[in-house]
Amino acid sequence: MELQLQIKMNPNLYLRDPDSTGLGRNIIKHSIKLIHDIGFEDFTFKKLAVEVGSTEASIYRYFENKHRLLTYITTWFWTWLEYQLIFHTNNLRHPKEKIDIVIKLLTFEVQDKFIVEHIDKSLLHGIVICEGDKAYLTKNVTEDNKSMLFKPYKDLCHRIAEIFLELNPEFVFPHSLASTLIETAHRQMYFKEHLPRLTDFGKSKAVRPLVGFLQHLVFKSLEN
Amino acid sequence: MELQLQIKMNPNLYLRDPDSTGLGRNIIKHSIKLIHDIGFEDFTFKKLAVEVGSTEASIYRYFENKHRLLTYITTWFWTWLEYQLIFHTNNLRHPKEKIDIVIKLLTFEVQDKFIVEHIDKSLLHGIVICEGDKAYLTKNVTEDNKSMLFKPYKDLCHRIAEIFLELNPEFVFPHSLASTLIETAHRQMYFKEHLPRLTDFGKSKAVRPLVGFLQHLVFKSLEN
DNA sequence: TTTAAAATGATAGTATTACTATTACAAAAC
DNA sequence: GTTTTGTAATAGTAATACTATCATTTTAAA
Repeated sequence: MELQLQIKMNPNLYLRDPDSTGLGRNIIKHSIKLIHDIGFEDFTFKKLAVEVGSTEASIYRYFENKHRLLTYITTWFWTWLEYQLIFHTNNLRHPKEKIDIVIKLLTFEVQDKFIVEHIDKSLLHGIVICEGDKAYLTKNVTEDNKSMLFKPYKDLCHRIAEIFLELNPEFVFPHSLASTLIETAHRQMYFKEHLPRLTDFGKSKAVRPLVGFLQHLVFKSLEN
Repeated sequence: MELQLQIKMNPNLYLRDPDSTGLGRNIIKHSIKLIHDIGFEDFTFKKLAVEVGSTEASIYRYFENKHRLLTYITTWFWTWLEYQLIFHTNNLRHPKEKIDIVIKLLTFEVQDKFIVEHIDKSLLHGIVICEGDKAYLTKNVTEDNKSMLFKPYKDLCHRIAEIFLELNPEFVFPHSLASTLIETAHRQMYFKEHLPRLTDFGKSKAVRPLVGFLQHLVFKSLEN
Protein backbone atom coordinates (compact mmCIF):
# COMPACT_ATOMS: atom_id res chain seq x y z
CA MET A 1 0.00 0.00 0.00
CA GLU A 2 1.45 3.32 -1.06
CA LEU A 3 -0.01 6.77 -0.82
CA GLN A 4 -0.09 9.46 -3.45
CA LEU A 5 1.61 12.51 -2.08
CA GLN A 6 1.72 16.15 -2.96
CA ILE A 7 3.64 18.43 -0.70
CA LYS A 8 2.58 22.05 -0.52
CA MET A 9 5.72 24.12 -0.42
CA ASN A 10 6.32 27.60 0.96
CA PRO A 11 5.80 30.01 -1.98
CA ASN A 12 8.88 31.99 -0.92
CA LEU A 13 10.91 29.08 -2.24
CA TYR A 14 9.97 29.63 -5.85
CA LEU A 15 8.84 32.25 -8.35
CA ARG A 16 6.37 29.90 -10.03
CA ASP A 17 5.22 26.70 -8.39
CA PRO A 18 7.19 23.88 -10.04
CA ASP A 19 4.60 21.38 -8.92
CA SER A 20 1.90 23.06 -10.99
CA THR A 21 3.24 22.33 -14.47
CA GLY A 22 4.92 19.58 -16.40
CA LEU A 23 7.95 21.72 -17.05
CA GLY A 24 8.17 22.55 -13.37
CA ARG A 25 8.12 18.91 -12.35
CA ASN A 26 10.71 18.16 -15.01
CA ILE A 27 12.94 20.87 -13.63
CA ILE A 28 12.77 19.27 -10.18
CA LYS A 29 13.29 15.79 -11.55
CA HIS A 30 16.34 16.65 -13.64
CA SER A 31 17.88 19.01 -11.12
CA ILE A 32 17.96 16.16 -8.60
CA LYS A 33 19.68 13.92 -11.14
CA LEU A 34 22.11 16.62 -12.23
CA ILE A 35 23.09 17.94 -8.80
CA HIS A 36 23.59 14.37 -7.68
CA ASP A 37 25.83 13.65 -10.66
CA ILE A 38 28.01 16.75 -10.92
CA GLY A 39 27.63 18.39 -7.50
CA PHE A 40 26.05 21.69 -6.59
CA GLU A 41 29.14 23.80 -7.38
CA ASP A 42 29.26 22.71 -11.02
CA PHE A 43 25.50 22.68 -11.43
CA THR A 44 24.14 25.53 -13.58
CA PHE A 45 20.74 26.41 -15.01
CA LYS A 46 22.29 26.27 -18.45
CA LYS A 47 23.26 22.61 -18.02
CA LEU A 48 19.91 21.89 -16.41
CA ALA A 49 18.10 23.46 -19.35
CA VAL A 50 19.88 21.10 -21.72
CA GLU A 51 18.87 18.08 -19.63
CA VAL A 52 15.29 19.25 -19.35
CA GLY A 53 15.18 20.13 -23.04
CA SER A 54 14.16 23.71 -22.31
CA THR A 55 15.94 27.02 -21.94
CA GLU A 56 17.80 28.81 -19.19
CA ALA A 57 15.25 31.61 -19.24
CA SER A 58 12.37 29.22 -18.63
CA ILE A 59 14.05 27.81 -15.54
CA TYR A 60 14.61 31.29 -14.19
CA ARG A 61 10.86 31.74 -14.29
CA TYR A 62 10.56 29.05 -11.64
CA PHE A 63 13.54 29.75 -9.41
CA GLU A 64 15.37 32.93 -8.61
CA ASN A 65 18.71 31.11 -8.66
CA LYS A 66 20.27 27.72 -8.14
CA HIS A 67 20.63 28.21 -4.42
CA ARG A 68 16.87 28.63 -4.06
CA LEU A 69 16.36 25.46 -6.03
CA LEU A 70 18.68 23.64 -3.65
CA THR A 71 16.75 24.98 -0.69
CA TYR A 72 13.53 23.90 -2.38
CA ILE A 73 14.55 20.29 -2.87
CA THR A 74 16.18 19.89 0.53
CA THR A 75 13.17 21.45 2.21
CA TRP A 76 10.95 19.09 0.26
CA PHE A 77 13.06 16.27 1.64
CA TRP A 78 12.56 17.38 5.27
CA THR A 79 8.84 17.67 4.78
CA TRP A 80 8.66 14.23 3.23
CA LEU A 81 10.76 12.82 6.08
CA GLU A 82 8.40 14.28 8.64
CA TYR A 83 5.46 12.67 6.84
CA GLN A 84 7.27 9.36 6.91
CA LEU A 85 8.00 9.81 10.58
CA ILE A 86 4.36 10.53 11.38
CA PHE A 87 3.23 7.58 9.33
CA HIS A 88 5.66 5.07 10.75
CA THR A 89 5.35 6.06 14.39
CA ASN A 90 1.58 6.32 14.22
CA ASN A 91 0.68 3.20 16.14
CA LEU A 92 3.76 2.88 18.29
CA ARG A 93 3.43 3.28 22.02
CA HIS A 94 6.97 3.14 23.28
CA PRO A 95 9.24 6.13 22.63
CA LYS A 96 12.19 3.75 22.23
CA GLU A 97 10.52 2.22 19.21
CA LYS A 98 9.82 5.65 17.81
CA ILE A 99 13.45 6.64 18.18
CA ASP A 100 14.49 3.49 16.37
CA ILE A 101 12.22 4.55 13.52
CA VAL A 102 13.77 8.03 13.49
CA ILE A 103 17.24 6.55 13.20
CA LYS A 104 16.19 4.11 10.51
CA LEU A 105 14.54 6.93 8.57
CA LEU A 106 17.70 9.02 8.75
CA THR A 107 19.80 6.13 7.52
CA PHE A 108 17.25 5.31 4.84
CA GLU A 109 16.42 1.88 6.20
CA VAL A 110 12.65 2.32 6.11
CA GLN A 111 10.24 1.39 3.37
CA ASP A 112 8.98 4.53 1.65
CA LYS A 113 5.22 4.80 1.96
CA PHE A 114 4.62 7.63 -0.43
CA ILE A 115 4.72 7.90 -4.18
CA VAL A 116 5.94 11.00 -5.95
CA GLU A 117 6.46 9.98 -9.51
CA HIS A 118 8.95 12.66 -10.52
CA ILE A 119 11.21 12.60 -7.44
CA ASP A 120 13.89 9.97 -6.94
CA LYS A 121 14.17 9.99 -3.16
CA SER A 122 17.29 7.92 -3.08
CA LEU A 123 19.17 10.44 -5.23
CA LEU A 124 17.63 13.24 -3.21
CA HIS A 125 18.87 11.65 -0.01
CA GLY A 126 22.36 11.63 -1.50
CA ILE A 127 22.06 15.33 -2.25
CA VAL A 128 20.89 16.11 1.27
CA ILE A 129 23.93 14.30 2.62
CA CYS A 130 26.45 16.03 0.36
CA GLU A 131 24.92 19.42 -0.29
CA GLY A 132 22.07 19.87 2.18
CA ASP A 133 23.97 21.98 4.65
CA LYS A 134 24.81 24.49 1.94
CA ALA A 135 21.17 25.53 1.93
CA TYR A 136 21.60 27.32 5.25
CA LEU A 137 25.36 27.87 5.43
CA THR A 138 25.20 31.21 3.63
CA LYS A 139 25.15 34.90 4.39
CA ASN A 140 21.39 34.82 3.67
CA VAL A 141 20.46 32.51 6.55
CA THR A 142 18.79 35.15 8.62
CA GLU A 143 16.74 36.50 5.76
CA ASP A 144 15.81 33.04 4.47
CA ASN A 145 14.90 32.04 7.98
CA LYS A 146 12.57 35.00 8.26
CA SER A 147 10.86 33.83 5.07
CA MET A 148 10.28 30.53 6.90
CA LEU A 149 12.31 28.57 4.38
CA PHE A 150 13.72 26.31 7.08
CA LYS A 151 10.46 25.65 8.87
CA PRO A 152 10.14 22.03 7.70
CA TYR A 153 13.59 21.28 9.08
CA LYS A 154 12.70 22.88 12.37
CA ASP A 155 9.36 21.08 12.48
CA LEU A 156 11.05 17.74 11.98
CA CYS A 157 13.58 18.61 14.63
CA HIS A 158 10.86 19.63 17.06
CA ARG A 159 8.91 16.44 16.46
CA ILE A 160 11.99 14.36 17.20
CA ALA A 161 12.66 16.47 20.29
CA GLU A 162 9.17 15.68 21.56
CA ILE A 163 9.80 11.97 21.20
CA PHE A 164 12.98 12.39 23.23
CA LEU A 165 10.97 14.10 25.94
CA GLU A 166 8.51 11.23 25.98
CA LEU A 167 11.36 8.95 26.93
CA ASN A 168 12.91 11.37 29.40
CA PRO A 169 10.77 14.38 30.36
CA GLU A 170 13.62 15.84 32.41
CA PHE A 171 16.02 16.03 29.47
CA VAL A 172 17.22 19.59 28.93
CA PHE A 173 18.69 19.39 25.41
CA PRO A 174 15.97 17.78 23.27
CA HIS A 175 16.30 20.11 20.28
CA SER A 176 20.08 20.15 20.26
CA LEU A 177 20.11 16.38 20.46
CA ALA A 178 17.60 16.17 17.62
CA SER A 179 19.54 18.47 15.31
CA THR A 180 22.76 16.72 16.31
CA LEU A 181 21.20 13.36 15.47
CA ILE A 182 20.06 14.50 12.05
CA GLU A 183 23.35 16.19 11.18
CA THR A 184 25.44 13.37 12.59
CA ALA A 185 23.54 10.70 10.69
CA HIS A 186 24.27 12.44 7.42
CA ARG A 187 27.79 13.51 8.19
CA GLN A 188 28.87 10.09 9.38
CA MET A 189 27.44 8.54 6.23
CA TYR A 190 29.48 11.03 4.22
CA PHE A 191 32.63 10.34 6.23
CA LYS A 192 32.08 6.61 5.98
CA GLU A 193 32.15 6.85 2.22
CA HIS A 194 34.73 9.57 1.64
CA LEU A 195 36.84 10.01 4.77
CA PRO A 196 36.49 6.71 6.60
CA ARG A 197 39.28 7.45 9.05
CA LEU A 198 36.92 9.88 10.73
CA THR A 199 34.63 6.98 11.63
CA ASP A 200 34.87 3.44 13.02
CA PHE A 201 32.66 1.83 10.43
CA GLY A 202 35.05 0.43 7.87
CA LYS A 203 34.26 0.83 4.22
CA SER A 204 31.57 -1.82 3.80
CA LYS A 205 28.22 -0.72 2.43
CA ALA A 206 26.41 -1.79 5.59
CA VAL A 207 24.78 0.99 7.60
CA ARG A 208 24.46 -1.32 10.61
CA PRO A 209 27.43 0.08 12.55
CA LEU A 210 26.25 3.64 11.92
CA VAL A 211 22.80 2.74 13.22
CA GLY A 212 24.49 1.26 16.27
CA PHE A 213 26.48 4.43 16.86
CA LEU A 214 23.42 6.67 16.56
CA GLN A 215 21.38 4.47 18.88
CA HIS A 216 24.18 4.46 21.40
CA LEU A 217 24.56 8.23 21.21
CA VAL A 218 20.88 8.99 21.64
CA PHE A 219 19.87 6.40 24.20
CA LYS A 220 22.90 7.01 26.40
CA SER A 221 22.26 10.71 26.24
CA LEU A 222 18.62 10.27 27.26
CA GLU A 223 19.39 8.03 30.23
CA ASN A 224 18.78 9.39 33.68
CA MET B 1 54.20 33.34 28.00
CA GLU B 2 53.39 32.87 24.36
CA LEU B 3 55.16 30.85 21.74
CA GLN B 4 56.11 31.89 18.26
CA LEU B 5 54.54 29.46 15.84
CA GLN B 6 55.09 28.57 12.25
CA ILE B 7 53.04 25.77 10.82
CA LYS B 8 54.48 23.80 7.95
CA MET B 9 51.66 23.14 5.53
CA ASN B 10 51.22 20.39 2.97
CA PRO B 11 52.65 21.78 -0.32
CA ASN B 12 49.69 20.32 -2.23
CA LEU B 13 47.62 23.09 -0.67
CA TYR B 14 49.34 25.88 -2.54
CA LEU B 15 51.27 26.73 -5.69
CA ARG B 16 53.69 29.00 -3.88
CA ASP B 17 54.09 28.88 -0.11
CA PRO B 18 52.16 31.86 1.26
CA ASP B 19 54.17 31.72 4.46
CA SER B 20 57.39 32.39 2.60
CA THR B 21 56.72 35.96 1.46
CA GLY B 22 55.14 39.15 2.68
CA LEU B 23 52.60 39.12 -0.07
CA GLY B 24 51.72 35.51 0.76
CA ARG B 25 51.10 36.32 4.41
CA ASN B 26 49.07 39.34 3.37
CA ILE B 27 46.94 37.14 1.15
CA ILE B 28 46.21 34.85 4.10
CA LYS B 29 45.57 37.74 6.45
CA HIS B 30 43.14 39.54 4.16
CA SER B 31 41.42 36.43 2.88
CA ILE B 32 40.46 35.56 6.45
CA LYS B 33 39.04 39.05 6.96
CA LEU B 34 37.24 39.06 3.63
CA ILE B 35 35.74 35.56 3.77
CA HIS B 36 34.58 36.30 7.28
CA ASP B 37 32.92 39.52 6.15
CA ILE B 38 31.26 38.58 2.88
CA GLY B 39 31.13 34.77 3.01
CA PHE B 40 32.88 32.23 0.83
CA GLU B 41 30.32 32.34 -2.00
CA ASP B 42 30.81 36.06 -2.66
CA PHE B 43 34.53 35.96 -2.03
CA THR B 44 36.65 36.36 -5.19
CA PHE B 45 40.33 36.77 -5.90
CA LYS B 46 39.56 40.06 -7.57
CA LYS B 47 38.06 41.48 -4.38
CA LEU B 48 40.88 39.98 -2.37
CA ALA B 49 43.46 41.59 -4.67
CA VAL B 50 41.93 45.00 -3.99
CA GLU B 51 42.10 44.44 -0.22
CA VAL B 52 45.66 43.20 -0.39
CA GLY B 53 46.65 45.99 -2.76
CA SER B 54 47.91 43.57 -5.34
CA THR B 55 46.53 41.92 -8.47
CA GLU B 56 44.38 38.93 -9.22
CA ALA B 57 47.20 37.35 -11.20
CA SER B 58 49.56 37.57 -8.24
CA ILE B 59 47.13 35.73 -6.01
CA TYR B 60 46.71 33.00 -8.58
CA ARG B 61 50.44 32.42 -8.25
CA TYR B 62 49.85 31.31 -4.66
CA PHE B 63 46.59 29.40 -4.91
CA GLU B 64 45.03 27.44 -7.74
CA ASN B 65 41.59 28.76 -6.83
CA LYS B 66 39.56 30.07 -3.95
CA HIS B 67 38.52 26.63 -2.83
CA ARG B 68 42.14 25.64 -2.29
CA LEU B 69 42.65 28.78 -0.26
CA LEU B 70 39.69 27.83 1.92
CA THR B 71 41.13 24.37 2.41
CA TYR B 72 44.47 25.95 3.28
CA ILE B 73 43.12 28.19 6.02
CA THR B 74 40.79 25.59 7.53
CA THR B 75 43.57 23.02 7.51
CA TRP B 76 45.83 25.54 9.16
CA PHE B 77 43.15 25.91 11.83
CA TRP B 78 43.02 22.17 12.53
CA THR B 79 46.78 22.00 12.83
CA TRP B 80 46.85 24.92 15.21
CA LEU B 81 44.04 23.35 17.24
CA GLU B 82 45.98 20.13 17.58
CA TYR B 83 49.01 22.09 18.79
CA GLN B 84 46.83 23.81 21.33
CA LEU B 85 45.42 20.47 22.43
CA ILE B 86 48.88 18.98 22.88
CA PHE B 87 50.03 22.01 24.80
CA HIS B 88 47.05 22.24 27.14
CA THR B 89 46.74 18.55 27.92
CA ASN B 90 50.46 18.11 28.37
CA ASN B 91 50.54 17.78 32.13
CA LEU B 92 47.08 16.43 32.72
CA ARG B 93 46.70 12.93 34.05
CA HIS B 94 42.97 12.32 34.02
CA PRO B 95 41.27 11.79 30.67
CA LYS B 96 38.22 13.62 31.98
CA GLU B 97 40.27 16.76 32.33
CA LYS B 98 41.65 16.31 28.86
CA ILE B 99 38.17 15.96 27.41
CA ASP B 100 37.16 19.15 29.16
CA ILE B 101 40.06 20.86 27.45
CA VAL B 102 39.00 19.47 24.08
CA ILE B 103 35.50 20.86 24.53
CA LYS B 104 36.78 24.21 25.72
CA LEU B 105 39.12 24.39 22.73
CA LEU B 106 36.28 23.67 20.33
CA THR B 107 34.13 26.36 21.90
CA PHE B 108 37.09 28.77 21.98
CA GLU B 109 37.18 29.06 25.74
CA VAL B 110 40.90 28.45 26.08
CA GLN B 111 43.70 30.98 26.20
CA ASP B 112 45.66 30.88 22.95
CA LYS B 113 49.28 30.02 23.63
CA PHE B 114 50.68 30.70 20.21
CA ILE B 115 51.40 33.88 18.33
CA VAL B 116 50.96 34.14 14.59
CA GLU B 117 51.05 37.79 13.83
CA HIS B 118 49.16 37.73 10.53
CA ILE B 119 46.34 35.34 11.46
CA ASP B 120 43.31 36.48 13.44
CA LYS B 121 42.27 33.18 15.00
CA SER B 122 38.96 34.46 16.22
CA LEU B 123 37.88 35.42 12.68
CA LEU B 124 39.31 32.14 11.43
CA HIS B 125 37.25 30.25 13.96
CA GLY B 126 34.17 31.99 12.61
CA ILE B 127 35.08 30.89 9.11
CA VAL B 128 35.60 27.30 10.20
CA ILE B 129 32.12 27.35 11.76
CA CYS B 130 30.36 28.84 8.73
CA GLU B 131 32.42 27.64 5.78
CA GLY B 132 34.73 24.93 7.06
CA ASP B 133 32.64 22.00 5.88
CA LYS B 134 32.69 23.31 2.33
CA ALA B 135 36.38 22.38 2.17
CA TYR B 136 35.49 18.69 1.97
CA LEU B 137 31.86 18.75 0.78
CA THR B 138 32.81 18.74 -2.89
CA LYS B 139 33.18 16.34 -5.78
CA ASN B 140 36.96 16.56 -5.26
CA VAL B 141 36.98 14.99 -1.77
CA THR B 142 38.52 11.73 -2.85
CA GLU B 143 41.27 13.36 -4.87
CA ASP B 144 41.99 15.98 -2.23
CA ASN B 145 42.04 13.26 0.38
CA LYS B 146 44.62 11.33 -1.60
CA SER B 147 46.77 14.47 -1.63
CA MET B 148 46.55 14.32 2.17
CA LEU B 149 44.85 17.70 2.40
CA PHE B 150 42.64 16.56 5.26
CA LYS B 151 45.38 14.90 7.28
CA PRO B 152 45.46 17.56 10.01
CA TYR B 153 41.72 17.14 10.57
CA LYS B 154 42.12 13.39 10.78
CA ASP B 155 45.10 13.71 13.11
CA LEU B 156 43.16 15.92 15.46
CA CYS B 157 40.26 13.51 15.33
CA HIS B 158 42.52 10.58 16.07
CA ARG B 159 44.14 12.34 18.99
CA ILE B 160 40.75 13.04 20.52
CA ALA B 161 39.72 9.44 19.86
CA GLU B 162 42.76 8.27 21.83
CA ILE B 163 41.75 10.39 24.80
CA PHE B 164 38.30 8.81 24.67
CA LEU B 165 39.93 5.38 24.76
CA GLU B 166 41.95 6.40 27.82
CA LEU B 167 38.69 6.97 29.63
CA ASN B 168 36.98 3.88 28.25
CA PRO B 169 39.25 1.38 26.48
CA GLU B 170 36.23 -0.73 25.51
CA PHE B 171 34.54 2.04 23.57
CA VAL B 172 33.93 1.00 19.97
CA PHE B 173 33.19 4.36 18.31
CA PRO B 174 36.06 6.64 19.34
CA HIS B 175 36.64 8.22 15.93
CA SER B 176 33.00 8.68 15.12
CA LEU B 177 32.45 10.26 18.50
CA ALA B 178 35.45 12.53 17.96
CA SER B 179 34.32 13.73 14.54
CA THR B 180 30.78 14.08 15.86
CA LEU B 181 32.04 16.18 18.76
CA ILE B 182 33.99 18.50 16.48
CA GLU B 183 31.20 18.89 13.96
CA THR B 184 28.52 19.24 16.61
CA ALA B 185 30.42 21.90 18.52
CA HIS B 186 30.60 24.05 15.42
CA ARG B 187 27.15 23.31 14.08
CA GLN B 188 25.43 24.00 17.38
CA MET B 189 27.27 27.31 17.66
CA TYR B 190 26.02 28.17 14.19
CA PHE B 191 22.46 27.12 15.02
CA LYS B 192 22.59 29.02 18.30
CA GLU B 193 23.32 32.20 16.42
CA HIS B 194 21.27 31.76 13.26
CA LEU B 195 18.64 29.08 13.80
CA PRO B 196 18.19 28.97 17.57
CA ARG B 197 15.08 26.82 17.41
CA LEU B 198 17.33 23.93 16.50
CA THR B 199 18.98 24.21 19.90
CA ASP B 200 18.03 24.67 23.55
CA PHE B 201 20.52 27.41 24.32
CA GLY B 202 18.55 30.61 23.93
CA LYS B 203 20.14 33.53 22.14
CA SER B 204 22.51 34.78 24.82
CA LYS B 205 26.18 35.04 23.93
CA ALA B 206 27.16 32.54 26.64
CA VAL B 207 28.65 29.28 25.41
CA ARG B 208 28.06 27.69 28.82
CA PRO B 209 24.94 25.71 27.84
CA LEU B 210 26.66 24.45 24.68
CA VAL B 211 29.62 23.30 26.73
CA GLY B 212 27.17 21.53 29.02
CA PHE B 213 25.52 19.79 26.10
CA LEU B 214 28.83 18.63 24.62
CA GLN B 215 30.08 17.36 27.99
CA HIS B 216 26.81 15.52 28.52
CA LEU B 217 26.97 13.97 25.05
CA VAL B 218 30.55 12.78 25.33
CA PHE B 219 30.67 11.63 28.93
CA LYS B 220 27.36 9.80 28.72
CA SER B 221 28.47 8.12 25.56
CA LEU B 222 31.73 6.98 27.12
CA GLU B 223 30.10 5.53 30.23
CA ASN B 224 30.18 1.79 30.67
C1' DT C 1 79.14 43.96 -5.47
C1' DT C 2 77.61 41.99 -9.24
C1' DT C 3 74.58 39.03 -11.42
C1' DA C 4 71.15 35.73 -12.07
C1' DA C 5 66.92 34.10 -10.43
C1' DA C 6 62.65 34.76 -8.43
C1' DA C 7 58.70 37.54 -7.34
C1' DT C 8 55.56 41.06 -8.49
C1' DG C 9 52.73 44.35 -11.15
C1' DA C 10 50.39 45.74 -15.10
C1' DT C 11 47.81 44.69 -18.84
C1' DA C 12 45.15 41.95 -21.70
C1' DG C 13 42.28 38.44 -22.99
C1' DT C 14 38.98 34.18 -22.93
C1' DA C 15 35.30 31.11 -21.64
C1' DT C 16 31.79 30.53 -18.55
C1' DT C 17 28.38 31.92 -15.27
C1' DA C 18 24.50 34.20 -13.64
C1' DC C 19 21.55 36.49 -14.70
C1' DT C 20 17.70 40.19 -17.35
C1' DA C 21 14.83 41.75 -21.11
C1' DT C 22 12.05 41.36 -25.12
C1' DT C 23 9.29 39.30 -28.34
C1' DA C 24 6.32 35.95 -29.97
C1' DC C 25 3.58 32.02 -30.33
C1' DA C 26 0.76 28.09 -28.52
C1' DA C 27 -2.39 26.18 -25.27
C1' DA C 28 -5.78 26.44 -21.92
C1' DA C 29 -9.19 28.82 -19.09
C1' DC C 30 -12.92 31.88 -18.73
C1' DG D 1 -13.14 34.19 -28.68
C1' DT D 2 -10.48 36.62 -25.95
C1' DT D 3 -7.45 36.85 -22.08
C1' DT D 4 -4.29 34.65 -19.31
C1' DT D 5 -0.57 31.51 -18.81
C1' DG D 6 3.30 28.84 -20.27
C1' DT D 7 7.11 28.29 -23.23
C1' DA D 8 10.71 29.22 -26.73
C1' DA D 9 14.07 31.92 -28.90
C1' DT D 10 17.16 35.42 -29.05
C1' DA D 11 20.02 38.81 -27.30
C1' DG D 12 22.70 41.04 -24.20
C1' DT D 13 25.32 42.41 -19.73
C1' DA D 14 28.22 42.24 -15.76
C1' DA D 15 30.86 39.38 -13.13
C1' DT D 16 33.64 35.29 -12.39
C1' DA D 17 37.38 32.28 -12.98
C1' DC D 18 40.81 31.87 -14.87
C1' DT D 19 45.62 32.18 -18.36
C1' DA D 20 49.35 34.54 -20.74
C1' DT D 21 52.83 37.89 -21.50
C1' DC D 22 56.21 41.01 -20.36
C1' DA D 23 58.48 44.69 -17.89
C1' DT D 24 60.17 45.81 -13.44
C1' DT D 25 61.50 45.19 -8.77
C1' DT D 26 63.35 42.46 -5.05
C1' DT D 27 66.17 38.88 -3.27
C1' DA D 28 69.71 35.70 -2.82
C1' DA D 29 73.94 33.49 -4.52
C1' DA D 30 78.53 33.89 -6.45
